[in-house]
Amino acid sequence: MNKQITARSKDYAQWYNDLIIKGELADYTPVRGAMVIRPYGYALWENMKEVLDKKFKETGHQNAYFPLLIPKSFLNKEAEHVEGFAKECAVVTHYRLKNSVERNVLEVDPEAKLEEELIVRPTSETIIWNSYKKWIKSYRDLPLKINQWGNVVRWEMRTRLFLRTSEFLWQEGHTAHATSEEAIKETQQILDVYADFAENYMALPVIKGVKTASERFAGAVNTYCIEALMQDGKALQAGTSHFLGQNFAKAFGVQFANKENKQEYVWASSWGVSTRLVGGLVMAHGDDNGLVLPPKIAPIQVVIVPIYRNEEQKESIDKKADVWLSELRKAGVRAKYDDDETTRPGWKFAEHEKKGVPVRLAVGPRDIENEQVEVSRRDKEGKERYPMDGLVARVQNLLETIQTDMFENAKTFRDEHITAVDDFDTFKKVLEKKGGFISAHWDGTAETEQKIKELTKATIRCIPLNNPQEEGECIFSGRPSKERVLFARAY
RNA sequence: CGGGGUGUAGCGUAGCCCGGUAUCGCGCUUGGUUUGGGACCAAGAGGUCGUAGGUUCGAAUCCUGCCACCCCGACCA
Repeated sequence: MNKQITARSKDYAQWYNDLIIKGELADYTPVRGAMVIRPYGYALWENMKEVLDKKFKETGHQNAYFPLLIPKSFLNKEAEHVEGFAKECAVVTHYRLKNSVERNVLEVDPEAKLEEELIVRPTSETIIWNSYKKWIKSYRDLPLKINQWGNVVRWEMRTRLFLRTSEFLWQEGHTAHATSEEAIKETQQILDVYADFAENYMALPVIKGVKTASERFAGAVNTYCIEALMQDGKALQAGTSHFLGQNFAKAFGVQFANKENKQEYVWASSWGVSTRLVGGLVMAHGDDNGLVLPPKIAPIQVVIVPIYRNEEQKESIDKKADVWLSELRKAGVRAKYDDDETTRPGWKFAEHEKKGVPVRLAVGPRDIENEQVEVSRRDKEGKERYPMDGLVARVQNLLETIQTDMFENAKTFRDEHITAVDDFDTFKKVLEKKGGFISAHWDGTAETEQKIKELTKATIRCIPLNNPQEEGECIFSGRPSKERVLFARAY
């Protein structure tokens, strides 16, 4: 039924890279760990952005833009934050190059050394809180809810297309509130936005939860996350939303006068999703023929491929296609008529499969004669024929069906890969043979978490929200525990 | 940063062990026939063999250094 036959049996990393490169989402670059997002990949990202941006605005956020370069001293203001990011920052030390005449090379001008080095933002908390200090004086200035679309640079040791590139695109929201409750509510609201987006647009089932202390964002009091499962059984953190407490407010001295005219530190949240989501999409849905994109965010939702032997036939197909195309577009469907005369139908079929186009309509002389169209959906094998009459409505319907089927399919896989385990031997076996999430008791200590990580490479992905409380013994230490947490190997 | 691997035409590769001036496929160009699952025939174009040096009459091949990329680990969205 499903085309996902050997996707996980092959070399997974190779399969993943092939999908991205042959699917024309991205390319490698001469810069270590960076990537070029190609037009098709960028169109996909733009569709994702558009949906998220609308949701942010609906929930009262505004967009703004802050600088790429941050004075080094800013990073230093929040102790844990430095700790977390210092190891992976690109640093600007000079502002000029000069042409060395004698050696005929362009070199850094030693005369142009910056007094204070600048770092290329790995995240923007510090530069944003520097502004918030100026903007927030009174409770009337709160809440302040700002989102930024931009790029950040993290000099990761090991990179992987989309999942961990040294430069990536993302959105980062930064909010300030008068009360702790309100900031926490904001943090949770955004988590819901992320989960809704992942499940209903990307067809990617996620588990909402909170991170353990050791997996928490550097500088956060609490980190909420959505965790997804990939086809090779590894987990992917798909988005995070942090409750920052008053940490950044204190570090940057952001106080406001409350209604009683007393000075208080503001409460904060920050949250983000990145182009990593594209990687998650590829790994969660792709098969051996290429990408499989969910209709709601696919750059091309429907492609029409003409099949003809002569000009006369082509013209009659053109006529039909023009009508469908305008009807589809009127109905809000992103449709393409692939009438490229330099490639043949079989080529086009394969091409659009690689690119994950959800629905393909093929029309040839036989179809014209029978008043029907050959329809094939990317997420399932096989072809059907639809009558030309009422075609657009049926195609729209099919797109919705594909969207929900893709989600259900991924959810079934995910649910089958959550295994409750009560002893460490089984834990290791399940991890090795089956993969996926393991639901197990944990004694709540960082030491145990660390030991398990060292022994198995599995980390605690999250403590699910609304987790049922249940007495038990820690899988590793045997100490008492009152709830299960989710372990997995992760990207 | 540690371990492994790979660099040969736009892409994928053979040749390397055992030294004699580079193979094949895809793509590209031109012409023709084709077009319901990556067409076929014919003719063509395209190369500082990653880079620097060494050995040699002669190096893609042997030796040394360097660089880049991929994979695995540590780190992370």
